[in-house]
Amino acid sequence: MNLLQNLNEQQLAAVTLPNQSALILAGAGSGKTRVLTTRIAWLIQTGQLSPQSVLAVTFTNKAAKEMLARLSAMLPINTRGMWIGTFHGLCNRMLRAHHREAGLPSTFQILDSADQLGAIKRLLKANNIDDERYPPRNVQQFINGSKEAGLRAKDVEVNDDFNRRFVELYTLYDAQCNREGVCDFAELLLRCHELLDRNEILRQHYQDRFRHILVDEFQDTNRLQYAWLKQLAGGRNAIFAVGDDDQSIYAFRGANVGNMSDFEREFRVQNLIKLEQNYRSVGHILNAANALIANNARRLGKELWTDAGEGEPVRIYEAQTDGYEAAWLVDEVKGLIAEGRARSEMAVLYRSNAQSRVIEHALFNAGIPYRVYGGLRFFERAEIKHALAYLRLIENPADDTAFLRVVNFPPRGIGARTLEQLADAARATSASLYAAVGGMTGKAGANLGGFVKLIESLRFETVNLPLSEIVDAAIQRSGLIQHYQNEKEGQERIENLSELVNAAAAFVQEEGYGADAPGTQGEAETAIPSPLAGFLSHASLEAGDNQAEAGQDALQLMTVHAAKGLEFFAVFVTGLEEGLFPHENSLTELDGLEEERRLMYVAITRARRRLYVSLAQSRLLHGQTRYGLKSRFLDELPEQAVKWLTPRAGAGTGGRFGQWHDAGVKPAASAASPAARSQPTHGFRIGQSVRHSKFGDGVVVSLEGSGDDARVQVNFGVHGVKWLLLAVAKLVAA
DNA sequence: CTACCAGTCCTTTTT
DNA sequence: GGACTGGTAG
Repeated sequence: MNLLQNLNEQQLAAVTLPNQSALILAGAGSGKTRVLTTRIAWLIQTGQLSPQSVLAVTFTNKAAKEMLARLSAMLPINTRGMWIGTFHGLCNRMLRAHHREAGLPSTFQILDSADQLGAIKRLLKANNIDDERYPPRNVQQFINGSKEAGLRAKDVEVNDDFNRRFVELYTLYDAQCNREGVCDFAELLLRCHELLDRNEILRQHYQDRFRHILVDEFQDTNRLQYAWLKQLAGGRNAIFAVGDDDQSIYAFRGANVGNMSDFEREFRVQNLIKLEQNYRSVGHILNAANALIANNARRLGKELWTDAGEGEPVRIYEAQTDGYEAAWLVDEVKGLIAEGRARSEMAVLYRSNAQSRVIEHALFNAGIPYRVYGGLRFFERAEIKHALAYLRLIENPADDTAFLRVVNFPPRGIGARTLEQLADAARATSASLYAAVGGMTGKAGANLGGFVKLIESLRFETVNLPLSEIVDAAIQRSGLIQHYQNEKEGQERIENLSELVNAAAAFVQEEGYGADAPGTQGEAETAIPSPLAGFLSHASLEAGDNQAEAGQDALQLMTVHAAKGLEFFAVFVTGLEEGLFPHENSLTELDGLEEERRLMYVAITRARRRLYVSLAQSRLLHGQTRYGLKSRFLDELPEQAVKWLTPRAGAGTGGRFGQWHDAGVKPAASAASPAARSQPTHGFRIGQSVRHSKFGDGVVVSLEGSGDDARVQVNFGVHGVKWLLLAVAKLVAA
């Protein structure tokens, strides 16, 4: 089989580059994953590299799996044992293999974000910290932010007392984690980096081994991840980085696009290849995307093109309310379905999750099946986390987070008072809660003792059982199943728990436990964790799909963030209003507006053939009606590429209401009626578009007074919200 | 220990 | 609007 068949010139060049560092600027829909996997396959097939010498890193498990699957299809090799995975997954693997050198117990557990937050709340309480002044979420952000910058508490700069407290909390938090034998996500990376930093033998070993390092979605790497990559490259191995600065939408969680230019400079990258031919969208859609993103100042520069023809223009629709917007959307979806399009080929995108409600309501009433992405994932469900907590205590009794989660669940007469005493006892001897149980007396002590006995017996009696039977024993003997049987809504939870048993069985199968171990040498491969330990890592690192169950052909609803990497025949981008998209909070952030624009760029480039963009003049937000201006992003789309389905916003003559084009399109019954909100006063009414000589276009937000005192409050978007005296201000209807 | 109510907050999110 | 938290009553 010829790997290089059907690659375009740039793709071919990227795949067959010499073994040197390279930066591949891969535009949306330009065949990025294909290039990445073909590159690996080509290096191996041509004998330049053995599978063991490859390190390929992604952000999501989904991307890693896809890469492995494609690679297996291209080459007759066993990909098991290859170092292809997520940053966190690979770091976990290294830390498990070298836990002693990393200062971790062999049974260390991984805290997910929710666990981490719980641990921080516990820490604040134990130290009598005012959680109003130091909100747990902020502490969490501070700690993670510091770790992702590669800083331990001692390395963080202290400016003032407030900041000093955060640093103290960071120190205490790390101490707590060490005591309990747990690592949060950022800790996996930082620990691994420190391990390689301090241990020259290990560093040399891995540098000798990984002759070629490939990174997906490089624009999303944070500073620590880049530092880790540099460490493994060690000034001699090549890094093949693929990314798109225009699709960097995760700066808010630490991604540093600057890594791209740093990489270019620090690795003296000779090979910069741009993949600009797009195989996904028609011309008008790409023209819209190109024109929009051209408004960003800091770009590496790239322009998408296609030979697929112009296609249909981007359709823009302005509705009076969010209810009407949803009603129109339902109509269009119905039309597409009538044309024979599958519902799953269409997506509705929005900036924030709250926007889905109105749309779901309209879809539900219209009887259109839909699926919302972004809910709770399998391993995040409460009953699953409870079951996992029992399993974690079997592995690591010092895990206080797990202990507290289930010590009284199902209820066994252990209340808050008892637990406070236990916490005091544990603190006095700096022991774990589990270990401190022995010192407790009376009825409370007996109840606690019963719990410990339960865990102990689970541990000893399941020691040689297959994983799925261990899980089954845990959910049975803990009383979880029985507890949910007595609960009204418990049936689904019981189903999920038995699904966990299945997941355990599937995990053993997929990971090949019991079968021959991966036949490669090297420290990391010899240290295979127990199935239970492996499963617990798996549960923390891969929380499962965050989507409703598949099956039915359903319309896809999701945030723009969640849509990254996906594509659809038709895409609806909704809520194009100032304050919403771009989001108002982004305007105060450094580079915030540009990130919002990149987000819009991502949204546009999801569409293959048809793209709809919509906005509503008013929308119910946080329980009250808000009147937004049309998003500036609409003005940035080129005239030739778009087609307004309604009179162009802001360009109409004499008011925007009255001659509406959506007769026949009615919002769902519960949506706010436009007639109910505006009371004409002085010719102005709430929701009306107006123009001011100095502030430009705006929308009337509220009215006050009468006669000479009459004032209107107008939202001028970028110029802010202003009160204007009608007798003085030169305000005209726009 | 559970049940209920009032008060608060509210962008995006993978690992 | 609604999800979540903290407090109090039963």
